[in-house]
Amino acid sequence: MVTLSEENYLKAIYHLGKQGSVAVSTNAIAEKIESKASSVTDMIKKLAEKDLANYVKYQGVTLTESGRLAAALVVRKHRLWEVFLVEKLNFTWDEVHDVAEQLEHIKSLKLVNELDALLGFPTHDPHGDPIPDKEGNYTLIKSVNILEVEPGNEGVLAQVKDSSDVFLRYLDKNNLALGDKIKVLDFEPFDNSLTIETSSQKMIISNDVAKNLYISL
Amino acid sequence: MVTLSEENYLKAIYHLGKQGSVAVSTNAIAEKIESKASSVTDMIKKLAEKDLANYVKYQGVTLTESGRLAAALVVRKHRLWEVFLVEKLNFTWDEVHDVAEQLEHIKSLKLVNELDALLGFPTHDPHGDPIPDKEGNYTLIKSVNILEVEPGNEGVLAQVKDSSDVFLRYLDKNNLALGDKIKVLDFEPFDNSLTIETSSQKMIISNDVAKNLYISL
DNA sequence: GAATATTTTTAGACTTATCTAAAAATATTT
DNA sequence: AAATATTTTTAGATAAGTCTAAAAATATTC
Repeated sequence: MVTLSEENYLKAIYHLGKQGSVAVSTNAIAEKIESKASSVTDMIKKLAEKDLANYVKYQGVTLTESGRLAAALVVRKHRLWEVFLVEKLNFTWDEVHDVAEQLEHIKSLKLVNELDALLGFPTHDPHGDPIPDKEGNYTLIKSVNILEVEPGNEGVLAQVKDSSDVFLRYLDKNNLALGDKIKVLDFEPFDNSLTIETSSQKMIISNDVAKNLYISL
Repeated sequence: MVTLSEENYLKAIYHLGKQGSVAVSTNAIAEKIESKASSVTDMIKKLAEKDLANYVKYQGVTLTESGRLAAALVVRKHRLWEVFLVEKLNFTWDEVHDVAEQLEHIKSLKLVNELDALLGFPTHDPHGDPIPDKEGNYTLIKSVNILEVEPGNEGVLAQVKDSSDVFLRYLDKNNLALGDKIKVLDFEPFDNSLTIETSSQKMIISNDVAKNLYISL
């Protein structure tokens, strides 16, 4: 049995270490989970004991195959619930995170898979993040950060990296949504801002905003 | 903040004490929650401290108004999730309990109320139990145990008291479902069994089964 | 490459929720 | 109503998960 706390650590390692392949440091996990390094060390030992993580003192941690699968299943549940909340329960994309954070720990294989079916087997959540399948696999969308696009080129907004309320509400307020066609017009070296054009408007976005927008060409 | 454990105790007191009005004994709670009397005493003190329960040493416990409301909200969530699982996710009525037991602790007012709307504001769960509204109120269906019905009379199966897998599967196997019209034909004093007739069959049910069937006339 | 800074681990303490065993209060029996 | 039985509470222990402070290991700087 994997506890709620263990699941949260597995998820943190999974996200920080690119699905668990890259070694993750104690401090990085502590920061992500908002706990202390000493707590992380304790938990990592427990995960290693359960064969969910590979741990060498002072060398950081990676996930084992079963750890990676357990983490992917939590992420799968999180993202499916996010889709459910937006599509079926009228949540906005900035409201879903906290609730999905609770729902991701519900244990029932039937529940996840039926939910998946109810939603029509979605491949991405409301923020454009991919939803792992039952085996923990997903196909990456080949999207690039909008700052790497040469002025003159265009693409479709495919993913947003920051999922905080403020950022998502900024996008709503400025009429930017996943799936929108965006053309990059100009990069301003003075403040690293970007001028972009959508079907409805021409606008300037700050570097802080641009860093979080990913488009597929 | 009410913890998961506290919610389970509130629910037990709510159910054992007829929505919290009747004093409930320590041992009764321990049995319901499958814990020990000493653990119950500890928890009751905590609930009293938080003004969720009224507690006098050796005299049992009742719920305060805020305790009653908190308990009713947990029950509301439990029963709404059960309806969701059966109506939207193809669960059978004997599969819902364990999952609903987890889902009932998810904290989000918006979630409960949107779920309620998605399901069309149901008044009863798949076992015929009433679903409390936002204020914790519900209207009782006036149903009677089938053993109290005089032979010759008939009614509609409105509620089943036992919600264990085995019992619910027994009903499925024998084609008995909520809403079925049932006529009581004969009571057998030797083993207290009952002969009943539905639209599809005539059958004998044991006293153990009859005790759990409630019909509205 | 020695000195300093940072990161990580260890040791010990705290909280929540649980338990067992013993003591205290209440209920039941004769 | 005294003796016995049952219920409830208290006292002290345990496990999970967290913390602070100090020690140990690794990284960085001069």
